[in-house]
Amino acid sequence: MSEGIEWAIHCCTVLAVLPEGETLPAAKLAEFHGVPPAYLGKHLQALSRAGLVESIAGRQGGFRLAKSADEISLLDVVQAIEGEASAFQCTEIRQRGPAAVAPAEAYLTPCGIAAAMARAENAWQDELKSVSIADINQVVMAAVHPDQLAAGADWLAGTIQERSNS
Amino acid sequence: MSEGIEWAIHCCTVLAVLPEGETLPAAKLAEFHGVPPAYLGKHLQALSRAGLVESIAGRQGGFRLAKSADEISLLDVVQAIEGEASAFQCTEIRQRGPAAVAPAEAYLTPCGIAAAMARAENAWQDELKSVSIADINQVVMAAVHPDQLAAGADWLAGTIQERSNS
DNA sequence: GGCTAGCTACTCGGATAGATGGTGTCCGAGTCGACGTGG
DNA sequence: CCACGTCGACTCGGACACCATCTATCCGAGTAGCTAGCC
Repeated sequence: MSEGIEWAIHCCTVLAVLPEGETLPAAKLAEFHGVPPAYLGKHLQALSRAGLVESIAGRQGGFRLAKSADEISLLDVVQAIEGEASAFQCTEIRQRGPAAVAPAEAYLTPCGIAAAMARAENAWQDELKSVSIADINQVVMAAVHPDQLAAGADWLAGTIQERSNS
Repeated sequence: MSEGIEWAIHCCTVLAVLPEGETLPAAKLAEFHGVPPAYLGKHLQALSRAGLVESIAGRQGGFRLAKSADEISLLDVVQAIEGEASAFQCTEIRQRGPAAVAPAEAYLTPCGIAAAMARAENAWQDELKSVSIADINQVVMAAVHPDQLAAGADWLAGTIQERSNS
């Protein structure tokens, strides 16, 4: 699974605690997380295309959440980055080789293997669908060391201040 | 997800209906499924290393299941091919960047995002763990067209006969 | 006839190229805010 | 003092290289069975 997913989720959690109306550019998000700015921008574009974040161009521009944090599930983010295609792709190899006889009528029922894999993937998706960015933030707030939380909040406040001053 | 997983599972279902003591070489399995023989062999080696199938060298050699078909789950096959590493790898980017302060003590609790992803992956694994090769074969037997089933059985019987004659 | 040695053919197994997708970077189009100027 | 035009700087967005992994292939090591010769 792509590493960008972790970046994208973390970015959403940061954008979620942004003051109403404020915005944060990709470069600042990259600096906060210590990742390559340009590449992170690429993933943010994917989130934008999926309608999870809004992009504001020009000076004082940047990204902000397009929906409420509790309306964005982890599955939304994952699918925005990785695409909605299922991981397991059945190529119907049962229809190939010497044992394949009746092309059309014999294969009306779906491949049992594909069905089992689909059930597993649905279970995975259901689990991700049940967790929102807001939930993640709540867990992080409760679990992380207070100093850590304060450092993040300070940096964020300082960055916003700095941008509004320029 | 690798395409070889589909091949590997199909191969296991074929090996499961092999008469006791018989064996089937990779080339025949590839012919049956209409896939490249050498590449399929590579995946069968992975199954062998994982202890799911036994490999017999030399003339009249080939592959056969190392366990009973109901003791081999889809998860076993998937992990044999893809490796046991989880799809989502947390790189702890929360510990990077300007907001990271206390390296050791602040991060005792696991990352909330990684935890959520792990729960989802566990749900996926549990689903795959609950389905065995024997289950798959049972579903396929019931769902597939009788002609198809007969064609496969005939081909298999013919191949075994051919090999024992040579 | 029975046994043994050698041989042949067939099997897996790992080492070796090629293609596809993720990773990383760059520069251009567009936009907002600030500034200076004129009314 | 206010409105407008210009400028500048900053933002996203897509187009361009690079690299790792999956895909595909080949040839060599090893083994089982057959065959021929010998006792």
